[in-house]
Amino acid sequence: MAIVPMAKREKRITIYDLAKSLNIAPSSVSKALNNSHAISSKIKKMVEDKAKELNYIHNTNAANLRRGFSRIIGVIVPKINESFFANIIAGIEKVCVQHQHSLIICQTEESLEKEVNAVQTLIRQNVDCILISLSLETQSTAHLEEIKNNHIHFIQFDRISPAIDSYTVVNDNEEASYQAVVHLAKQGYQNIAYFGGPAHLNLYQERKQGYKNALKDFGLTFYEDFVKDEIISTASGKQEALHLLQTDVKPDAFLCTSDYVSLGVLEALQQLNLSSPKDVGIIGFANEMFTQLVQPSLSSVNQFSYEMGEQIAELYFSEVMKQKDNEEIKTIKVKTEIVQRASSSR
Amino acid sequence: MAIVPMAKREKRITIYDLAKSLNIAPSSVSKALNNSHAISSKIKKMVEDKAKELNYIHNTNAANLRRGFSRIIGVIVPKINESFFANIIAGIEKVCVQHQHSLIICQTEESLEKEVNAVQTLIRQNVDCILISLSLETQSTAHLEEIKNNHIHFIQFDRISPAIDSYTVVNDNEEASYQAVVHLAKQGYQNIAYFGGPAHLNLYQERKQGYKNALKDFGLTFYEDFVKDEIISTASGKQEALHLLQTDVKPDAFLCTSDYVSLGVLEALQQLNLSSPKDVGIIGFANEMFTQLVQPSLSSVNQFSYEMGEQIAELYFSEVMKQKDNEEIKTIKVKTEIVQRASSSR
DNA sequence: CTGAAAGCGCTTACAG
DNA sequence: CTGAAAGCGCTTACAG
Repeated sequence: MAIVPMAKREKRITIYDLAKSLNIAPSSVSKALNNSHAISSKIKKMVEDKAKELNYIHNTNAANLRRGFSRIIGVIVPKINESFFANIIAGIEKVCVQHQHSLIICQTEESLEKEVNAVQTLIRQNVDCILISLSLETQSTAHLEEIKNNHIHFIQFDRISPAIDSYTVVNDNEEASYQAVVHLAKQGYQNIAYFGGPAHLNLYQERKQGYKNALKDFGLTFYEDFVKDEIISTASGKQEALHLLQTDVKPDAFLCTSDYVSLGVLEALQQLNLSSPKDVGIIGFANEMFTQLVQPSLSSVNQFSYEMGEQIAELYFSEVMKQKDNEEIKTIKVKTEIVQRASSSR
Repeated sequence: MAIVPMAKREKRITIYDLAKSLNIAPSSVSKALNNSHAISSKIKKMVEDKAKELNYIHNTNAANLRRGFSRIIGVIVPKINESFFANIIAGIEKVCVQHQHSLIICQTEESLEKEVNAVQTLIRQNVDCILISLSLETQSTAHLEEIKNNHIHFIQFDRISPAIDSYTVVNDNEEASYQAVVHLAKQGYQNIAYFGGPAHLNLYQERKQGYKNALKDFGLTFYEDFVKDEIISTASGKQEALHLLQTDVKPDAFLCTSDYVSLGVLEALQQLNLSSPKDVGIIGFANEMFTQLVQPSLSSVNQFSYEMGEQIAELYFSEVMKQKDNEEIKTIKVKTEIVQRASSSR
């Protein structure tokens, strides 16, 4: 789409205007406004008063250009309106405001192409740091290298690529998944299926690994057929559950890596006149609002998304922003919690 | 909180570097990169190739400063992680990307103070336009005047103040509310209560008005006690419903201006051993995901939040951005739709 | 079509 | 402590 030209905005009051009306140098005005110690409190006061009087507003853009950094942080997520990501963004925003930073938000809608564009945009905007959770499509990391080449900090979260060195903030997915299986086993479920996402994503590999480890540790049978890697929607969850529940050896429980998938499994049960938790146990991931409202209520792994957002931003301000070169790679694991509800309680 | 100083980023390739390595003038490089017609295609090609070779990335910041506009749009919402707003932001983002604009997002958490700060931040960031939905606290508009004073466009949406002239994008709240009552009446409900939000907000005044008009038009009794203006949470919805349902003259239906409030009403019914839709009808606003999942499923007014986001952004690009002075004030009404579910079907 | 020069609004060495 | 000057990386009249 063509970029439409725009009328230039009317000019605002600048530090030159303040300087002129006070008969001092623009550089003194700048120092006064920046609370420099190399300026008398008398001038400071004068400038502040005049700034208020003339309704002066600082032009961050100009300052950024001169300073070489922007106090803007870019965030790239697959979907802004998925509650997991919306919560993360809200948490990030809260912490950024405390540090007087602004947030530019991009969504990839699970498309690599849009992700690459988003990275470009943010580099052009001179952001100081990029916080990114990869799209489902993303398997290459050239665009992430590009961030590094431009000397912009970046932190990966949730959906990360281990193929590129960076700070990361994630849940302990393997452990979370392990504990979910432990929970199901303790409730007496024996034949546990796993519905996960694309296996090229670290996140899902780890969850699958935790699932497998728990099966082994608890002496439960591992059925190759019970493990599905591309189940990420309610519809596919339902479809696959319908399929599995009508085979000879059927699962009596489902570990789903998304609450939406759990919902699909529940729909399948209803269609087959099976009941949860009696016939089939279900546990999902994310602790979405709706999990406590459906009948039966759905157990879930709480990922503490809002807190994850806060921790991502805090990691930036406490560590990433402060250092210069040779970054020592760090990973933060955000705790998870099994939220036991009706669907896995028998 | 103190702002921590930051190391200057290593320098990137600039148009001067490109110019030098090609032995042409920087201004020619600029024109080539901007696809100006005042430049030969030969130079254009040379520059493009060299830019790719040296990994040149345009510095939007510098260009903005010179051009006087930023192609950045600021969005201010009460809460990023409320699905209504998250959807709106997602819709806005989608359209902005199409027009090569970026989005800076601020949340007010329903606080006027944070809203004022957000406006300041966005003005300083040189955004071209501010899209804002007011906090519950906001009753003054001095900070909105400030936007105008700085010659920045702005559009109010959903929670707007009519006290200040601006473009607005809203649902037809009066009509939506009217239709919700019509729907309840047609289902045979006679004593309809209204649970709304703070009466200083336009939005809620209109919804209340639509409610009243419909009662009158359908010859239903208006009970002063059935109208409540500060019910905006599940908890308060439950509490107030418990109260009303235990008085002498009780409502047999509730029009709630939020699905969360509907949920509270439902909880009250369960506690009182009443059932919906048999004993009491319920309809809410926003068509939240969970409304179709609870038992009974909850009727709701679909506000088409994602589409609202798209329309807000499109209004900016098609109208607001293009004109210069004397804005002729325009309001866009986004359609709504009654989504009938179990809670109001008898 | 090409280029030299000025300027967007700041900040920051540097000199006094 | 104050100020003159340069410069951040672009774009845009203007001249040729």
